[in-house]
Amino acid sequence: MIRILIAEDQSMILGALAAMLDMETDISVVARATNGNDALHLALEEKPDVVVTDIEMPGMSGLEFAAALREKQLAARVIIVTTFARPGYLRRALDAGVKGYLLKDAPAQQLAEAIRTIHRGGKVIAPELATEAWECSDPLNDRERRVLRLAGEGLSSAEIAKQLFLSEGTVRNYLSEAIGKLGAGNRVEAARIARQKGWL
Amino acid sequence: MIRILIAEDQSMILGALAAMLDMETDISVVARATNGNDALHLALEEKPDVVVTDIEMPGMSGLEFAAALREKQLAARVIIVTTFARPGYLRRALDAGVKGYLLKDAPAQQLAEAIRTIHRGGKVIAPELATEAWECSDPLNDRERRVLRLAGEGLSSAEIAKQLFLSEGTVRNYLSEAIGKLGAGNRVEAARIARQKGWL
DNA sequence: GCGCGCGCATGACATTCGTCACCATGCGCG
DNA sequence: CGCGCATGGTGACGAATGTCATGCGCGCGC
Repeated sequence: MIRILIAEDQSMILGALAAMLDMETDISVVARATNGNDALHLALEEKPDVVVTDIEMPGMSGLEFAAALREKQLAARVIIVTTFARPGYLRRALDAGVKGYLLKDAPAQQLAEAIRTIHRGGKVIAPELATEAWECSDPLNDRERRVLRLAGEGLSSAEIAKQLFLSEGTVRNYLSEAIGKLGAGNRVEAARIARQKGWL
Repeated sequence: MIRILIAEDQSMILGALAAMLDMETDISVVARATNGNDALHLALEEKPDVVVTDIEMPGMSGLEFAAALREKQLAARVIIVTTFARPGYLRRALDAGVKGYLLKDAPAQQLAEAIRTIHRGGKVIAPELATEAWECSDPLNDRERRVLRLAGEGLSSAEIAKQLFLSEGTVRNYLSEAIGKLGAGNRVEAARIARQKGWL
């Protein structure tokens, strides 16, 4: 019997996933949490074999949770289940020692399969991401990132300059670089691309 | 036995919700779809008593799906289950004759309850939204909405004009109106505001 | 010291955006 | 019919944006 913990911030999804996995005869949901902090405490108490966690949760994110588990020397193996097909997320997940990364777009049955595979010591990476994670890494440096983030919110160059204590011309230069690097046509498209890749 | 159809674009969530609801003795999941179009066809075939649908799905959204059901004179009662606590969504849902609006943040058990309530002819609205839905209503008309949606993706006025078969000047006019109505400083901020309110 | 790269700034220029006043068409309605 | 009203368009103008070439200081390696 594989003992698992589930962490997912949306209660309804948490409940549904737990119900689905509990139907498997070889899997038992021993703990559930709606944020990373609770999840960490429960993991320390229950010592689950496998941990299934979302990434975007209030407080401690799934990635931080995974890192914390590793730091505490817990044997639990981690599967990330998330909406976001962002190479940046996958890269950070793997760095945190995560053994599985699935998308919520994947068929439901795959989750149980993945849990078994990982319990046996295997790895499961969403095929959509397996290849592209390493080939195209984040081309932005962090001044470009900062500027682009604000531009994506709709701030003007002047407002961005004021917030970051730069001149307006510099802001425009950085945006221009970012737009070039991302192959975008303007600042908004650039922000969209970067966000979608998980680079913001 | 309550016969239900579930529409939800993330397969894993769809599977999990279906598994959970099928465990209820008085509920039977007779159809599932990952987009509004499939859902509509299945609804016409299966004539479910209750339809559970997400809002944000590729192709036909849950709101459009609900409107289409009403238009086809189907007796099915609709429950929206979504991540987004946006007043605009709720308002449009109610306009489409939807009987329930739940958040994925709500406890899982509430979904089955809501299905029963609605099957009996009742209504269920997420309490977080019940009050605020009516106070600030959507000031946009739908040409402004269409234009703003594309502008938020980073398209230029010229590209938007081409897509919508309008002149560039007209596009700029519509954007200008939208920016004014929303109190924004530019198109990007306007798109952000509208999106966050659920008006896009 | 010298050159070099890097972070930041400036100035100039063409393009795009935001605004406004105004025109044309079409449709419902008294 | 004439009228208002909604829908698209035009043209013009200033402001914001995107792009480049260039300058200037500062740390770092040699």
